[in-house]
Formats: sequence, C-alpha cells, structure tokens
Amino acid sequence: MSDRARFLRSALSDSADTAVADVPLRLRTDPSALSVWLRLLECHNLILGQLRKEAAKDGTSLARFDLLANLMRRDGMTLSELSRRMLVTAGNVTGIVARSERDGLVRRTVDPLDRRLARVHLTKRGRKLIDGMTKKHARDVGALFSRVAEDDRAVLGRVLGELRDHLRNEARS
Amino acid sequence: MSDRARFLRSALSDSADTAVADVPLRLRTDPSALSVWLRLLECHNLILGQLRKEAAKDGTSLARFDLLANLMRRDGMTLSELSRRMLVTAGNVTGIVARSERDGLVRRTVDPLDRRLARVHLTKRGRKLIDGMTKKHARDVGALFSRVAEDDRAVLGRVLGELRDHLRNEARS
DNA sequence: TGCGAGTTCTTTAGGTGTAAAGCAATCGCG
DNA sequence: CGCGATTGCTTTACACCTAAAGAACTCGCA
Repeated sequence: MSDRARFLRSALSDSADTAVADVPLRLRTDPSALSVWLRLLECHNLILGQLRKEAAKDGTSLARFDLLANLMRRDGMTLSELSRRMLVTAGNVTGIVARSERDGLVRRTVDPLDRRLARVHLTKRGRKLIDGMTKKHARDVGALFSRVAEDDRAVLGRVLGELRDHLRNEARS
Repeated sequence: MSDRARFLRSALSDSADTAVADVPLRLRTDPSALSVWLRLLECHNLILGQLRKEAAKDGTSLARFDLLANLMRRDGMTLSELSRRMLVTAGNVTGIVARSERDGLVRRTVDPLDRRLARVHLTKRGRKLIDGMTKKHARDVGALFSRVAEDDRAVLGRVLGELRDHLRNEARS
C-alpha cells in the first residue's frame, strides 16, 4: 500500500466483523489493536488509490499535490520547512521539487541572506494547477466518506486526532 | 507517506482540534471529511514509520513481513493470490518475492498442472523469521494504540470497518 | 486440430520513499 | 579572526509501488 496496500491481513482474519469473537477477556486489548490497525491500513490504501487516480487525471501525483498545496498556503518555503510539513525526508523533497521544477510548476531560488537555504515558489502554471485541483480534491474526499454517518465521522475525527497527538508525542520522546 | 507522510495538511489547518470551528453549518459536512482524512493519513504514517523501524531491527521490511505473514496463513499461494491479498499489483509482488527469494526466505515453484502459476513457499529460514516477528508485531501495534481508551478503540474499529466495506464496494463498481 | 481469447507472470519506465554519506554555508565561541 | 559544530541540501544505493506492454501458457470452441 504505498503507500501501499495491506499489512498483516494474514495475522488476523478480519473480514466483515468477526475479528474479536470468543477471545478470553484478558486477551482482548491487544488483538483489537491489531484489528483496528488493519482496518485503518486498508481504508488508507483504498482512499489513497482513489485519490491517486483522480490526481492522475490532472496529470499529476499526490506528492506533487502536497507540495503545491503547501506552497499555496505559504509560498517561498525552504526545503527543510517543506520536509517537516510533508513529513518526508529532505532527500525526498529534493526529488519532488526537482521533478516539479522540471515540469514548470515551481522554481527554486537561493536565499541571498543565507545561501544554504533553497526557497521554493509556485509558478503561474503551478498556481493554476493547484487552484483547479483543490476544490475537486475536497469533493472527492467528501464522496469517499459520504457513506459514513455524520455522527460516526465526528467521533472518527476525534479519536484519530487523539491518537495522532499521542503518536506525535511518543515519536518525539 | 505509502507510504508517506501527509496529504493536504495544507488545505486545512488541523492542529489540535480547531478544524471545524466557525464554519457555516451548510458547509460542515465536506470539510470534516477532509479533516478526518488528514488525521487518518497522519496516524497511518506515524504508525507505519514506527513499525518500519521495528521491522528493520529484524533485518526485514513491511512488504516482506506482509508476504511472509500471508504465506504463514496459507503456504504455496500463487503470485496473483498474493497480489489480491496484499492489495498491490502483480508486478510489485514479483519484485517482493524475488528479493525474498534472493535472501532465502521463500522459494518459488512452477505448478506442474498449470505452468502459468508460480507458487511461493516459506523456507525454514522464512518460517523462523515470521514466527519470531509475529508476536512482537502484535505487541508493537498494541503499544501504539495503548493510549486510546478501550471504548474509543472499539468504535474506531467499527467505523473503520464500515468505511472499508463501503470503499471496497465502490471500488468494485 | 488449431486458433483466438483470457489468465498469469515478468519486464519496463518512472515516481516515491528511506537511510546514510557528503558538501557547502553559517554559527558560536575562544 | 579562526576553527569546530551545526544546519541545509544533495547524492547514492536501495526498496517499493503503479501502469502498461509483452511473453508464456491454458482453455473453449469451431
């Protein structure tokens, strides 16, 4: 899953909803975490696959979209700022920016005050592309989640937000 | 992030929990989907990063682990069966199996009854590796989810399961 | 029998990701 | 000033992933 598709589907049969049945009570916590993780993983991969296809229709990719969307919010960020925001390594950002520059979506300039810094700016072409994609992207995501009831979506957002915060904290320490 | 880190963090500021504040009511449904998706994405990437590091300690990777875990459940699957289970393309499976075979974890045999089929079997070394990793993996996942309350984890599992089923259905059609 | 169609796997080209090493510029502190 | 440490970026080597084209094989049906 790439992003990719899957992980440990095999360690726990998880079709429909039979995952945590007839398990002694003292063992319930752990397997349920595995099952939740599996489902999260599969949702992630299915959604990502759809969004990838949509991005491909616009002749672009998710990584480029992420770059452009970040620049739309704040133009002229340095590579390391982008690396932090996009949660990928600096080397990876170098490549994404290079390909985007090759395709005329961004341009790089060296900061004259600190010549280590490479700032990235949207070109007209890049701005036009991201402007056109943003609304559609929001619509697409909305469509993918449309079958989830409003209440469930709210609680999903809350719990995932908490989980994310915990994971971020533990990653730091 | 694949597996990667992010997506559209920039289209909607999403720190802590301020995402859906002061938005006109008629617009609430869509942005909330985006925000939920963002959080799901970030959880996915943070967890995947941790698990990747754990797998690296055993000298392996998530893709290989997925392959081995599937084979542990049913040895001798064909590449296309594995491709379906792992939710990746057939070409990708070819590569993962090739590298795992190179490292002595699996071996491939041609089915004599239908010589198009390549069946993949665990070697002793592969079986030993996956046996040793499975428990630790479950523990690691449990630790990552340990801060989520039992009730929240249950509802998270339920909603993600429903979402996954909807996504699978719509992907088919 | 034989041939077209479908299935299974591999190959190719290219993007995305990591870790680790290397290079260049700046900073900090004596 | 000067030099070691740090920071920012690139490069390298490799794994992973997709889409699309191609090769090998089987099957169905005339």
